[in-house]
Amino acid sequence: MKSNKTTIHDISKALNIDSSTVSRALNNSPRVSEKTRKKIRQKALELGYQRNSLASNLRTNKTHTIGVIVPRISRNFFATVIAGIEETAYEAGYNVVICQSLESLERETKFMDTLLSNRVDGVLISISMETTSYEHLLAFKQHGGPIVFYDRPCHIENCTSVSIDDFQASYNATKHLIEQGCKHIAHFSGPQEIELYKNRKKGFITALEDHNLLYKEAYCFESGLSSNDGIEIAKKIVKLKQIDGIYSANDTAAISAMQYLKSKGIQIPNDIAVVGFNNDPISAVIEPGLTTVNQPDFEMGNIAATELIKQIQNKTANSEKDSIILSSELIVRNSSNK
Amino acid sequence: MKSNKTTIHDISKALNIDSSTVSRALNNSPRVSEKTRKKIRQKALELGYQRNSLASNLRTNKTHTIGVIVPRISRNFFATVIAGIEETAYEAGYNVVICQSLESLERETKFMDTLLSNRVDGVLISISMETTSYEHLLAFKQHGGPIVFYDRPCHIENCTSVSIDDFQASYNATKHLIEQGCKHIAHFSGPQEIELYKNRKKGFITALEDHNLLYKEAYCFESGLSSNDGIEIAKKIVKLKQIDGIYSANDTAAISAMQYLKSKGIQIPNDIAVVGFNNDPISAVIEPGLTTVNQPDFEMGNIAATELIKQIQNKTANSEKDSIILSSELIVRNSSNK
DNA sequence: CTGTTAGCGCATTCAG
DNA sequence: CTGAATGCGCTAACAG
Repeated sequence: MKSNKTTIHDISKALNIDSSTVSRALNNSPRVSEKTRKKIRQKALELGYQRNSLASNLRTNKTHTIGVIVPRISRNFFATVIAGIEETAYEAGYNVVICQSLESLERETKFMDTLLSNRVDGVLISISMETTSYEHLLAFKQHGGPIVFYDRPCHIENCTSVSIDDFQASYNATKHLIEQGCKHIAHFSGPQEIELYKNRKKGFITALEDHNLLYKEAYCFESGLSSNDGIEIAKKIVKLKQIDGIYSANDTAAISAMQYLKSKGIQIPNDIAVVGFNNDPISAVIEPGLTTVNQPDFEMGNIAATELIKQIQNKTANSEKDSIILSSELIVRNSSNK
Repeated sequence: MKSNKTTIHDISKALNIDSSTVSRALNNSPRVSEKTRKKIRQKALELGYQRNSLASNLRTNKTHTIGVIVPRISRNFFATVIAGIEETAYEAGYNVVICQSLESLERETKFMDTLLSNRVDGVLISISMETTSYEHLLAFKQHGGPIVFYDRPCHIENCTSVSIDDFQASYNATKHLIEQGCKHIAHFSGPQEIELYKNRKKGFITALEDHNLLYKEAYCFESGLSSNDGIEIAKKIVKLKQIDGIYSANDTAAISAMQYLKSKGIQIPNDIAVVGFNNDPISAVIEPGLTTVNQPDFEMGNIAATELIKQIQNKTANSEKDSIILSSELIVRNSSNK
């Protein structure tokens, strides 16, 4: 029940070997003979020694830990990104601590603060929807270590953002609908405070223009990410008469919209083509044949973590690249629609 | 770009006040005058002081951090439990670090080890499917701190488990089907190495017996938790002719089973009643009318965290209760089936 | 290859 | 109420 308290000194005394040698042995320093190393490891095991990382980290001023701030782990996209982050961090010998901002700037700030005071080596963050000022980030950058943004880019000096080419993905999705013959396409859009949704909207509009189609404000539905937001959209969209296509750039709201429609027994007519952003198993269930824009989620985690670790290890601490842009894949399935 | 390095000594020098007083002031010790406290806090802000938690934790041998080991954060049930854990931890002033075992004993062991060496104050864990030996847990318990199990109980001396009364929940679900007039009920079951699935099966069988119905092995499908497992079940279940009810105790596999059936255009006949364990939005989408057994997920997180924190703070470190059992709610909706 | 010495940043005795 | 002294456990010079 008592705390362990077996320290390197205990095993130092037991063996009549200096504690510094013990430390070296336990860290596999080449500067200790194989024989004494073995003796030491043996004794350590015997005494149930457990390294105190706090002390070690304090001394070396490194923690081999990276902090991850994520809006919400329950969103499938983020859960998968985190899986990707963990994979590469684990391989590189880094621990990962995950913090959920729940889209709150207050929580985000608090977490950055405790990450800083816990001396994590760097931070991966997808900023919250409320985040418009960046002091907490700058503070970490200045006193802490590198920051890499993922999914939601943020333009801070010497920080790189890993994100998806949302403009292009949106453009392609819209183009696909147009090529299917759609002329009146409704658009599910997300909160325009988030750059990514802005870019998706631009891609949509540009594709229309490039194909000489009119963009109509009335066909564009901006909403938040909650399920209620989706339901509101659903109510509006069923009233539109002329549409022959739907392009959803707001996966979360779209899902609850479809959920709502389904619960009311309303089906999207077969002659309406639908393309949706999608990394969620739910939409695959609702419409197995749906054409989707698949985001490189796991890969994004890998890449963001790799970049951060590179910056941690290059003492320069200056990011070479301002941003890394990934592209999404448009997956055309045997749609149950057109 | 340089590390911060503002320490209590820096502000001590700047103010000509001893560092011990600075430390006290920053920790809101009552033993320092309001006046000097203010001066110190002011200076701290001015110099951009950031407490070094590593040093502080090393000194006090407490980290105010609890480790959470979870099989997989992307499973909705666990994501919600974690949300519950975070809520109460946050309120009690504890940080949370989340580790995914991915159902691997090796990973679980490694995480317990780093949690131990990072001196977290306690651990909340849902053991992996592979976990049959408990040395890594006992080691933490002995040298580290209290452990509380959630969802997947584990009987280790002086550890409490927070879990759901799966037997009763299963019993009620089955009873509900029987009361609807079902006589031939198929059963989706999970891996019997996990105690919880064993209990669910027992509940199912006992309910049948209590109502003088025969339990048939051929109607019981045990499977793992992967989506392939679900698909295998789906293939088998469509071949059964006589069934008039389905009770699914394995939500994950059941979801992919339904997904698979749906993609093949196969519908579960309307005269078959279905009850499923459910904390997943997907099943709500597939069958909005489904009668479900709803597990107290968020609440479980609250309760487990509360219990752990209590044990951390009671130096006794002996758990009073061996287990805390929560009950699930059977939610009967206007089923599209019976 | 090993020992000596010193100190990371902080909190806590114990004196005043 | 404040200051002086000590050490948490470990690592990193620097000598030998």
